[in-house]
Amino acid sequence: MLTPTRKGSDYHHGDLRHSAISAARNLVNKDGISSLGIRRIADLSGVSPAALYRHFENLEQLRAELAAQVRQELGEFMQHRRNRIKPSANRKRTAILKFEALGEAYVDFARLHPRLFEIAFIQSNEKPISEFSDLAWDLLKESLTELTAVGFLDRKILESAPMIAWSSVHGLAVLVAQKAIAVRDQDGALRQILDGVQRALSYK
Amino acid sequence: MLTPTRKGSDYHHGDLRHSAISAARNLVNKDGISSLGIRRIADLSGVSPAALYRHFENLEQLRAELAAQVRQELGEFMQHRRNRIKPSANRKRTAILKFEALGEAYVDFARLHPRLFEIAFIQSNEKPISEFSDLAWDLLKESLTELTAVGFLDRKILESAPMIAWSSVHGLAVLVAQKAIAVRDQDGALRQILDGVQRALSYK
DNA sequence: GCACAATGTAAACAATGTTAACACCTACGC
DNA sequence: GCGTAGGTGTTAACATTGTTTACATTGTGC
Repeated sequence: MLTPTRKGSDYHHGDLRHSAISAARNLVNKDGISSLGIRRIADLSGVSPAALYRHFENLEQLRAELAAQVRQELGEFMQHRRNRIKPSANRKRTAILKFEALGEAYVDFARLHPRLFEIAFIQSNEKPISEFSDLAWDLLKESLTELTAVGFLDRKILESAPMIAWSSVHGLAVLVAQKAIAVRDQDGALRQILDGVQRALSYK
Repeated sequence: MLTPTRKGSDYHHGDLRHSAISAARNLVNKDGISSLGIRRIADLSGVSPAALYRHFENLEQLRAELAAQVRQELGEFMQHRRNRIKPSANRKRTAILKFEALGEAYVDFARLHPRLFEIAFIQSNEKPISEFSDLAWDLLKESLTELTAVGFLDRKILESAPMIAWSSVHGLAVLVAQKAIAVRDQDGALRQILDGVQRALSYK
């Protein structure tokens, strides 16, 4: 975070924009959202507070950009986990495993980076999650579509399915990030929730 | 919120503690959590900022007490909704309706009072929800126990059941409070989530 | 009726986000 | 090459926060 690719004098930082967001990430990750301040970010970036206003409208916008970056990270984390599932002859089984890998990754991210997870889903703009968390949402939709294709999921409710699945797992992830659930209970809870989602979305 | 039961002079407020929390409630309810400030609360209570420190350690503690009060309100709201379910000859059906009434009330509260719902579940103390939201948690446990008694719910997973149910509905409620789900989708989503929870907890 | 505890006020403090006026550096037109 | 314009930094101020300290007022128990 300390001045990457700087040339010549050190009056100009070189890449303050990225450095600032990176510093913000470290701050939140270590000490929580309330520790996020313009002056602290400026210090960590080796720059005066006012300099940040050349790159961000205000603190809120900086926070929002950090949140967007974290949501992207979350999506990539989920993608990576899903890609570890090896395709087998049993296409239905494979599809289910991939779906579950996404859910597990979602909750794992909340457990591994609770503060980042929290900041990622603070929003004041009232946007639907489908737009709010692009990558993760697309991965989920893709997975549910695949489940439909292999005949596991009821085609009639495919449209509403992502919202159901997201809500159910999101609730657990939020509580995990808040450490409101004992670690030893988390795995079992997730498994039952994923089970419930699948049953709710299956043919009856 | 303006000075209840005041007698004689007006140097002493009379019931500043309650007045302050009531003012805080109004502030959050109208303009969101970020509008919650010592000075604003003092103004609304007709008192100087420093006076509040006779009744609260700091702003954070005041906020925490407001949050606790809102969680209590939520619990009473759920209780009231559940009590509207008339017992019928079909005990199993009645138990299911009561369970669903609790879930509906939870999400309705989040829809009706989004800002209050949000502040209610901000916690830094890492307490499990079972202690964090006493009344609502007890109602849920009671409902699930009843479902077990009528033979609908698998007794083997009764212990973990409340956490599953809470998580699933909580996720939806959080997103509803954030207005991240279109209103027209909320009812259907809730119904499917409750359906999934019941299936996950039933005998297989 | 008097002392003491409870509860209020006013004024200061440090720390915050933000802005305005100024300084420096880089890059591009001539 | 040179100079100038624009991008990027600094310093100093500002208003607004939460909080504390010293003092004022009121209610209460002996």
